[in-house]
Amino acid sequence: MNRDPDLAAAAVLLADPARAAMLGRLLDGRSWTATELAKAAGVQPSTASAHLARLLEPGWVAVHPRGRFRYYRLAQPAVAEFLEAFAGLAPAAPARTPGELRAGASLRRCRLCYDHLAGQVGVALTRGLMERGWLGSGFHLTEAGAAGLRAAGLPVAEREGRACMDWSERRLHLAGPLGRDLADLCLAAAWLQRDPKSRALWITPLGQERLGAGLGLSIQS
Amino acid sequence: MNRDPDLAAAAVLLADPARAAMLGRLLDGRSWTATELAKAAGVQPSTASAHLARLLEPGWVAVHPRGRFRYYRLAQPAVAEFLEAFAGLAPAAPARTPGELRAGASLRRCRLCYDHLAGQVGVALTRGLMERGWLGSGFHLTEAGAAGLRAAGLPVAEREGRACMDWSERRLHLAGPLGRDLADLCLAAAWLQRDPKSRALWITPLGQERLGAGLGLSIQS
DNA sequence: CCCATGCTTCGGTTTGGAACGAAATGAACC
DNA sequence: GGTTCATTTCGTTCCAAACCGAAGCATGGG
Repeated sequence: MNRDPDLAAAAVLLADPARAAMLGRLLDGRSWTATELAKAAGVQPSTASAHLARLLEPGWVAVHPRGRFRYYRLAQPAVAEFLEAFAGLAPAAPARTPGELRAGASLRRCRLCYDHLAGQVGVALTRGLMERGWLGSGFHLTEAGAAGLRAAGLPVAEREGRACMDWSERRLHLAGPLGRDLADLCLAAAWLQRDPKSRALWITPLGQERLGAGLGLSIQS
Repeated sequence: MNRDPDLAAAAVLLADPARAAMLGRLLDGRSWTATELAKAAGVQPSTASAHLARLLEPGWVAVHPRGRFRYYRLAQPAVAEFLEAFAGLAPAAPARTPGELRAGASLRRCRLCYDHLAGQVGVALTRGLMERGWLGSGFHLTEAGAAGLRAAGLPVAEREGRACMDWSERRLHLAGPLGRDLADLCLAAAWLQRDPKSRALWITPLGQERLGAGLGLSIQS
């Protein structure tokens, strides 16, 4: 009679605007202090503390104390991927100001989904890798793919990937260890650059050239 | 600052036990009357009516009146797939009675995810099709796949499929028009049989033989 | 050693919404 | 036409939980 997992219990955690805002802030994979998250959610630190405790209990977020700061982060990539997937069903953005519109557009173009690339760029990259036969149907890197990426300037250490659903594109894209490696390398090589205020990523001129040359991605800036 | 879609607004709909129970009941793709859903949720019809109105407004469910009955169903496959994906993050089943345990086990083995197969059988079927090269990496049926399925007794009309995430197996499985066709054919041919009380599916002896012979699935009953 | 800072715990207030029952609506059946 | 049944609307009650401010622990710096 009952379905197996308790949907409602999990949804309650997301159903509060303050908690949702804090989770959204954590979605870039970084760690944040409780006060920063309180500010992001627009509530007092004491309120935020209660929310974080609730997220901590079922293991959605993890905390590591560093001195008098307590840094919170998403506990597992699965949480981030789930939140991304959830966003796909959520009602369309009620973007009001031009600034919000711009922010939404850049998120849709390229962003971090916890630790790997998502948005148009993430999906295009995944498709490019598949079309070249570099990525197998199980989202693992083929021999040719490992060689090809090395030649393109992305010497990934991991071969194993997973699929992750993109809310803006409604397409699968590359996640897992391989996806994380790829994103790390793109950031380290300054092909992509983080927006310090959000989890959006900007494509540098260098990145535009290299991604186009090595992987055949044509990305209008 | 804000992430694009309003996560909290959508999650609120799921966050109520009664609404979650009704959605769970609708997850088998069938239509149910308001009273049946009220009973499934353990609330009075008047309460259920209010909940259904809330689910109706953003288009999660649809209603078609038939005489004095009003049949509710999930409005789109996307809602069902989203709920299935959500279940993957929800806390593990608090199964109490042996009956609940059995029910959970049969759901994990084989069930309808709105209109296509999920659970161990759904995942195994998808993997089997992929290993034979019948299913391309984009989850579309290849020429060989169309011929092979016809030979196996499953003359699907659709070729286009999509990936859907399975909460119990944490693997992708086949959805979309092709997935629906496949499930319909298996049910029509009495290879699989619906549990009238839930969305679990039972593998008939005939189905066990044919799925094994035609598709190489070895499924312990 | 004392103070500033980050964070949590505690008490008290407030409110959104989930619940029910009663009554209204509308279709179907006799 | 009256009765029955499915469903919705309305009015009311009630509780969970979200919030804040004050107080209590920490840690780190001066």
